[in-house]
This record gives sequence, C-alpha cells and structure tokens, in this order.
Amino acid sequence: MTHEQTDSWATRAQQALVDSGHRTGQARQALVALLDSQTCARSVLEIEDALRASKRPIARASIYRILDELERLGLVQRVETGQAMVRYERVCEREQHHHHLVCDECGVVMPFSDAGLERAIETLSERVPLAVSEHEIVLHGSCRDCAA
Amino acid sequence: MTHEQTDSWATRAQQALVDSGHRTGQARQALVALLDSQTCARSVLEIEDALRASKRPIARASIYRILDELERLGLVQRVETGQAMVRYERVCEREQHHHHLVCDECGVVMPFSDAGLERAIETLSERVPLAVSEHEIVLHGSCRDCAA
DNA sequence: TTCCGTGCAAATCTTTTGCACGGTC
DNA sequence: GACCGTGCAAAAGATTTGCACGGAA
Repeated sequence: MTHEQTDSWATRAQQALVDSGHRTGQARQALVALLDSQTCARSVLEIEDALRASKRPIARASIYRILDELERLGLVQRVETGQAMVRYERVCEREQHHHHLVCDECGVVMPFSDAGLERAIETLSERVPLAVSEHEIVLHGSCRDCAA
Repeated sequence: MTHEQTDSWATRAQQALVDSGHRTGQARQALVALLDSQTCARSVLEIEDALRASKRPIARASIYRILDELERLGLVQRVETGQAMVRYERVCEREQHHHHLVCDECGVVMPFSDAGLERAIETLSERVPLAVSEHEIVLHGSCRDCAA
C-alpha cells in the first residue's frame, strides 16, 4: 500500500486536464479544489454557493461546463437522487467505490459501500443483455434525525 | 396462489383512486389504462405521444398531475435513468420487483430482476444509518444492438 | 347543483448555448 | 499575439402552477 499523499484527486484532475490539452483557468482550479474537499455528491447550486462563500465565485454556466468536461474525463460522476437536479462527485480510483442513501424528508445525501452488493452486481452483469459499464444504486428512506 | 386475473393493476388503481376520494375522470382512466399496458418505465413525453396516438389525448399538465397522485398512492414509481427526464411505471405487488438497464447510446430502457441483488440490498439495509423504504438500481452500458 | 378534474397558458427551475472579453500559453 | 476559458444573458427543455370551463356525483 503506497502512501503517496502527493497524488491527490485534485492533482490528478489538474494533470488530466492539462494532458487533454486544456489551459489552467482559475474557475477550473477553484472547482477542482472544492470538489476535492467534498466527501459526497453535491448539486450545482450547492457548489455555486460554496464557491461564492469562498474567495472565488464561479458563473453557474462555467460550473456546468467544467463538470461536463470532468465527467468526460472520468474524473467526476453524476449521481441521480430523485431530487429534481443532478449531483456530482469526484471519482477516486483508490477510494472505495460507493453508492448513496437519500433521506426523502430532509434531502440529505450520504455515501455507503457494501462488498456483498458489489459482488451481486458483478455477477448479474454477466447475465444481462447489456455490456454494463457503470451502475448506480440509491436507497431512499428516512435518516436517523428525521425518523426520530 | 390465487388466479384472479380480474384484479388487474388498472382495476386496483381505479379502486384506489375512488377510495381516496377521487372522481373517475376520463384523463385518469385513459392514463391508467395506458400505464397498465406498458411493461417498463415511460417518460411523460412518451406517454403523451402514446395517448395522442390513441383516441384520448391528455394535456401534459394533467399527465404530470395524475402521475403525481398515482405516485402518492404507491401505484406508480419514478425511475431515474440519467436521461434528463423522469420515467414512470406501474407498481405491481404481485409481479417481480424489477430494476433497469439503460443503453447510454440509443437510450433504450429494459427491465431486469435478480434475487441475489435483492438479497444483498435487504441485508445491507439493516446496517445502514437510514430506515430504507425503497431502492433504485440502474445499470448503464451498451445494449446488444449498439455494442454490435 | 356542487365541486372536482382537465385543458390551456404562463410561470418556474435546471441546464445549455451564444457571444464577447480577459487571461493563459 | 493567438486562442482558450469564463462571465453574462438569453434560450431551451422539463415540470409546476393559476385559472376557468365542463363533466361526474
């Protein structure tokens, strides 16, 4: 197990952007840094607010464009939580692949992962009339605060 | 195992609407009948087109309103396939619970079900900080036609 | 006759696109 | 200096809401 803290997701992302022929714009830097600091999927509005609160506000259109590019490069992934807008989160190869829990009452989104589930998905992917490239799993319910 | 073909989903749905204090409008009847004839999730636009092609066109706003009501009654469920719009399908208790395969190239949506997967979901639902009420699983990839 | 259900049109919300300026290389 | 990246404003697409009429009870 290597311990290279140097190669963070943000670093990889910046590198991938450069490698794919992009310049280093300020908006991209700020957005990549923000995404790197998040532990779960965020909506564009949340991202916009977070950036406005920080030193570097970014136009919403730019956020969409940059996320789109990052998704094409496989650096972020969309997450659909049934909340009328898309969420995005970084993709970390070295981190555990995770899925999402959504509280339908307060709207909070939490990550979870489960080896048994991944195994089941892998197995069934062989038996299905589709060359599976990705899968998304969302559990809905009430979080502890709301169920209380 | 009872064999009551009489109690179709459409019948149950109509009954549930009446029981919840609704009148029997023509649009609702037509929409319920259409949903009953579908084997997998449909978008509002697809539903609108199908109804226009039949004898009973329905205003799009009414389709949304009726689907909303049916969802509240637990008769239909939303399906998010990452295609920029929501899909809806009837919920049949007596039928096998199913999930979805989405071809990211041509957009086709197909149902599938897998007992191992359901088992894995049930097991992990116990261990998660959420009172799980529903789960949605979507596999993305290329369908046979597109992969060929 | 009362009141719900529906159609139509306008509004809302998220996301996309066009264009011009400013920054990066 | 050339060209990409970004902000702003307008557009596009999906979904929701307001309102008035027609049908169901």
